[in-house]
Amino acid sequence: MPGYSPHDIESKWQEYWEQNKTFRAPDDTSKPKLYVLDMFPYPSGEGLHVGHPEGYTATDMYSRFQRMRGYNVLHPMGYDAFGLPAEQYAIETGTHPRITTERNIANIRRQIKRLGFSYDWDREFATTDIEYMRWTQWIFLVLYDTWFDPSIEWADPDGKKRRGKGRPIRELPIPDATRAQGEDAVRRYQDSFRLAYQAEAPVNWCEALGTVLSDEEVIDGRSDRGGHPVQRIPLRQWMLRITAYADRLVEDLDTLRWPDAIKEMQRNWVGRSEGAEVDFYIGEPGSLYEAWRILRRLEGFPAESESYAIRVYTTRPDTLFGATYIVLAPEHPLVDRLTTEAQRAEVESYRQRVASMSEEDRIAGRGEKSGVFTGGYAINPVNGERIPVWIADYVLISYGTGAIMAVPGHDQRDFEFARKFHLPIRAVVLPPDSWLEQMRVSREDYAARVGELASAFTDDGTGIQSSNPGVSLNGLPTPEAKRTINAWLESSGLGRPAIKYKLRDWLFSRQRYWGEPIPILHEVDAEGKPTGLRRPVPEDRLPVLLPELNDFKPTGSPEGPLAKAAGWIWVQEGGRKFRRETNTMPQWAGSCWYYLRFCDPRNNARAWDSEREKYWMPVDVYVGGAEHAVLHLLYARFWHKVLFDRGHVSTLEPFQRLINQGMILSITYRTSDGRIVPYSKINFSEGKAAHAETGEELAGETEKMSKSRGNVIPVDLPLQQYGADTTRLYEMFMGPLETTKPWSMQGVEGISRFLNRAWRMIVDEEAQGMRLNRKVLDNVEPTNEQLRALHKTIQSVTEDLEALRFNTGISRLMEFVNFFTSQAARPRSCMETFVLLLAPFAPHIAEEMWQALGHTESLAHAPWPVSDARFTLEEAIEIPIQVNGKVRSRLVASITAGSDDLERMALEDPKIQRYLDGHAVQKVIVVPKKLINIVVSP
RNA sequence: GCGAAAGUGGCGGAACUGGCAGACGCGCUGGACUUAGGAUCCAGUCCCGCAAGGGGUGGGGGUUCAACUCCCCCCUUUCGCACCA
Repeated sequence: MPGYSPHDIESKWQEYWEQNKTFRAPDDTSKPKLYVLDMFPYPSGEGLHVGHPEGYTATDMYSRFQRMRGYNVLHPMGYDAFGLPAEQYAIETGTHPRITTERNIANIRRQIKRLGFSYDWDREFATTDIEYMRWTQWIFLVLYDTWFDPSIEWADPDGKKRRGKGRPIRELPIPDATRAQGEDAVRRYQDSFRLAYQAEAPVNWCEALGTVLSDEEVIDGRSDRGGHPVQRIPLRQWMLRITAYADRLVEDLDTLRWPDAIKEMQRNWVGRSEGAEVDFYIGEPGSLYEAWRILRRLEGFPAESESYAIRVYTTRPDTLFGATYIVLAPEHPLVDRLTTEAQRAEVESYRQRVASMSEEDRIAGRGEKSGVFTGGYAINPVNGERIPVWIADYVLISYGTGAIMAVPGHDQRDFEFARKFHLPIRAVVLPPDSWLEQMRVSREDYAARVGELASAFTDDGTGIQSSNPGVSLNGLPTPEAKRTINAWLESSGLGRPAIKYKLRDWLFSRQRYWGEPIPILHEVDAEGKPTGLRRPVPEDRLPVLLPELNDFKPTGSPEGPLAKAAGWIWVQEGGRKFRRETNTMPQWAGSCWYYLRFCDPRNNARAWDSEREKYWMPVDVYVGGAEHAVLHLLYARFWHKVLFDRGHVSTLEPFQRLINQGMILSITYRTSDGRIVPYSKINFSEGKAAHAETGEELAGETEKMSKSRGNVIPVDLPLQQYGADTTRLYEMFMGPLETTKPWSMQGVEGISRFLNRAWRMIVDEEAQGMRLNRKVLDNVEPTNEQLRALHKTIQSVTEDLEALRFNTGISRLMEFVNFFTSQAARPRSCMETFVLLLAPFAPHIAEEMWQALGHTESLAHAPWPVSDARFTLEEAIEIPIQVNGKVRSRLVASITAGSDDLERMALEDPKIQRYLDGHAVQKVIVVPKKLINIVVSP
């Protein structure tokens, strides 16, 4: 065999694995399972760059390692193939998205296969597969068939008591009054409770994309994909009631082994807050108001406020005495009623201005407060004071009740607003002295000067100027004041504790072609007009296929391009005529449950078999980019919980352990005048980069890979130059999996050298045929030193693989090779063990050397080496001796040496004696096997 | 502004629960082999200093016999959120 030839070896073994189905994961429940999953890639037309396979490399190494340790490893791969790019391409070129998608999948599959990943290719699928889409639609119907019962109690699989669960819609109690109105009324009632429902809501409409987007897909008022401007317009849309699951989505995070940052981001996104709802009577103090108060005291706080009261939400009910005005969102339904004739023109023009503003303008105008007085007043229920009602765009209709009580003394936004419009500012919480000092105001002056300070005090303090005949918060610390006022509000029927979320329901319909059709039929009357009643497509009629179209352009209307398929949209069923839903699902739909389908991907009768789901789930290790921290991971968890509630899955959470791989950066080289120089025009030598044409030395900067920077390194580049094993090793050697790190083509070179050295350590590269290196010997016993090196390597590589510390694992293997290449006699047993240790990292070269060592079977399922502590312990070790914390000498001692012996030896050490001369030894610290520190007087 | 993470040689990075800072790799320097070397092998490589020695993990302070590691203050970078009442 000549030298190490990666390309021959790699294609040989990739073929072998494929033919022998080496990595098929049998549904063999007698073995312990491990489910190792990569986040679903979207097959883009660009192909993969070196950053993409980082996570795949990690999961592959881990899977191969665990397979050798006896686990039945489920390690699948598939494609999230619906989505906008293929459709945009279709609009531009007329090529059907299915064609583009298939072409892109073929390319990404080729690249992934070239890296030698150990996927079970028998389980591969794409979300666009008709058989897969069928079950995506089925899950939509499960959501459609489910309502959330907030009060039901149940015990989770760990025996923990829970409240609130999704239940079949037929179990929804129907009020008698509704039932009396007949069948249609009952259906409408049910529709209003379903987890998948239609509602008229202000949505993010993106003109350029011709579709609406979810809140999660809008960033700074522009679309996540493409950066097009987004407007808020009211539209009738499909929504998923994710808010019903808000508490469980937050609570269950505690049970997951996920990065804290991601958990925190999910918590923030759900944005749970605790506070109170309070009603403010609209009108004048007087007998009507008094009558209302009495009624409220008798009947309590109603589920919805009367039309003559404003309901606000606040997290600081303890500051109610400081509420000096009310602000409604401009869209609030009570604005019309409250506006006086004198103010009407101004109010209307303000409302129109706000309505016509794009999301982006709204964000840009933030900071500078704007608003208009309605002319109307309401009464502060704690002190009977008549306070003005304003409208302002800093109050959002979509959060809380769309109305706030403004406490300018203790809320920064209200403070700025009050200052601008000269509204009264009242202190009701006394800040701690440290804050007062900072503001240069005394405790006594605070209440009088609160309006002149630089900012409002918004933290916890002590109640002041807060009492009425029924309740006093004076002197109470904020948490206690909250409890006290809440109790008073409840007993007087004026308010109640409430919990709100930033999370909104998930806007689920898209006006696009390349997505799963929503499997719903709309009833129409004789004239073909929708009646507002809907029917799900029966399960046995799924999937609803996409109609063939020649023109994929968005219609610019809420109907979407599917409305153009005249032959498709009308359906006759049981003598009645229906119109198909013409919206499609968002791209997230397919990736919400693919991990479940991988458990049983070829099932034609069900989405998955329960037994298989029970065996394989949950996903034990899930690796992917942090960009999915909120979107995909929150949506998938939501679906999973609904499926759990409906008895379709056995676990509360889908992904037990989550790891975010760090981004791989690249180096961008620029000339002194800032022009980018592509890699093809750079000479790398003497550690420097020089322009190939001008010879100018180029400055390199580490930056994100992007086409515009010309620094994208396609994965095919290192694959062609060095092969898969080197590429895989370098992907992991750069640094810890989770951190951001730059790719260096010079670094790859070093890895290639390592594999060559490993090869020569075992294989005779001079020989014609495949022969072992002559220094590899059968009939010698390893020396103690060799055994120690071997077992230390086994130990640390095993630990590193368990902890997914691939970079240090590779370092240990390098140390092994460095050591054994200096050994003239290399016992064959040591070489065999090394090959097994190398196998998860660089499987092709390992298989080839395994074969050279005389094995006829693949090592993919060979047992993983076990280290023996007898060999890793050294009999004698070197221990540093410090004097006052500085290393001054070393001694060699037996590991069994006791503290007293070590202390004596250290003090007798001639070098140490020099340092002790003239100083008194105060203390000697001996850490056996580690170090000795002698503390002396100065 | 709020929240989170991170700052270690020329570079990527090691250092498990406080115990020899810089493993491993890149780059660089010198040497060997060679017709040749962008192959391979050997030696060296944190900084200052000929040396003895001294200094050193973003900066400042602290705890400790001992701090990259723990505590306080500050600086910088990256990421996320951003009028959420």
